[in-house]
Amino acid sequence: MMAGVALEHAILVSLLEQPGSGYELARRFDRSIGRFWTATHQQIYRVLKRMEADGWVTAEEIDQDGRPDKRSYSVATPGRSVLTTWLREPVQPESVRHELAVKIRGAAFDDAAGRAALIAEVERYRADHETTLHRYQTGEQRDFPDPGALDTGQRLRHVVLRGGIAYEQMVLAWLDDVLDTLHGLGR
Amino acid sequence: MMAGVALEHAILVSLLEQPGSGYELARRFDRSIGRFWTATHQQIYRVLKRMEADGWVTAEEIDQDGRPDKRSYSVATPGRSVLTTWLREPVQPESVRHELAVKIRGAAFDDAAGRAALIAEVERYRADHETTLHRYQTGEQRDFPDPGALDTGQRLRHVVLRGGIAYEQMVLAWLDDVLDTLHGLGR
DNA sequence: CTGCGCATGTAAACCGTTACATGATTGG
DNA sequence: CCAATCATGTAACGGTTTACATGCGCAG
Repeated sequence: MMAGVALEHAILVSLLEQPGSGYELARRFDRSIGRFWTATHQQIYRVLKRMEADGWVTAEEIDQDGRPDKRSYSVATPGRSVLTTWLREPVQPESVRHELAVKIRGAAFDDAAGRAALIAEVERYRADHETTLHRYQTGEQRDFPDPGALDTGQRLRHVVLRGGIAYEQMVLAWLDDVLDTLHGLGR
Repeated sequence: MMAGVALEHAILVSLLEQPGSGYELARRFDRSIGRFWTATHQQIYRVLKRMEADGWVTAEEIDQDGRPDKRSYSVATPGRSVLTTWLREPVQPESVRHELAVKIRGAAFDDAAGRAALIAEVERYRADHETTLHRYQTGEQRDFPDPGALDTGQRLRHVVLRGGIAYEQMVLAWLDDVLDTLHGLGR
């Protein structure tokens, strides 16, 4: 039990870094946190309610003029305990799902037209990852301009971002290898 | 719809590469295919039944002496159509879940003892990935000893394996960066 | 006056994990 | 004789995804 239950922990970390509403969390999951954890707003609202009921977070109603009211959540003491307990548990092996790898192996059972379509798709996919890499690199220059003068939280966020950059660079190099291989099949 | 429905496609590719029983598929998902798609035997049996009911695969009862009978599945024509249709659809962006990255950012909210526990955990995790890399490299030498003389299917399986190797190498380099960063916090 | 961003939800369908269950054969 | 491997399943639970729903304010 408590195996797949990890969105809670990602939310706790995000709220400790900065309190915020469900909507704000959903936007963070689309951006920064979404680099290593994805979640939709429906999931987030549901989990926030449960976490509030369990006393892990507290909500503060905030009236906004010109905008709908919102509920800003902060981590309460029990939530912090839950997080530190979880931090000391073993990391579960990642369960991988690489759709593109399945399609590449599947290309052995498709014809030349199918392989041409796959090449086009790999090129589009590659362009997406190039955009992501540039976004990460821009963010790195903006958020960590002076790597020598960072506090603990910044250093940890920076090393996670470097992981994202290394991942995207690896993916781009591999996709070039894939494209070479797919082109080489025609010859 | 038909978005998360992809275990079917991984099974179709695996059965086209080699027909086999549910049990055999489960073992492949623990090994070769499991590099980019994970599935348990329960999932596989459930999906195979549905695929057989839908006419995507056909089953052949095989009596074995000294072993339980088994049902060997092969891909039928409709299954092959389903696969080629899917192959030409856009690749969905991967939904990422990196528990370790969440824990690293969470370490900013834990004490020195918690960070020491995280370092130990990262080292254990690193050892696992090193084992995986060596397994991939051994498999590469066994299955692709002469990269100049490969057929289409082998070349495609090889480029997917090279992706796995590149991923593991990237992870190991990043984990070294993580360990340096975590050790640097104490100073 | 239309579309976008802010803000929060419900409902249904589906997927994935864990636990439990059965039974045969082979090797140590 | 005990453990491991082969072989196939059921049931329950929980997590994820998709579709649907509401309503305000602002900018073009």
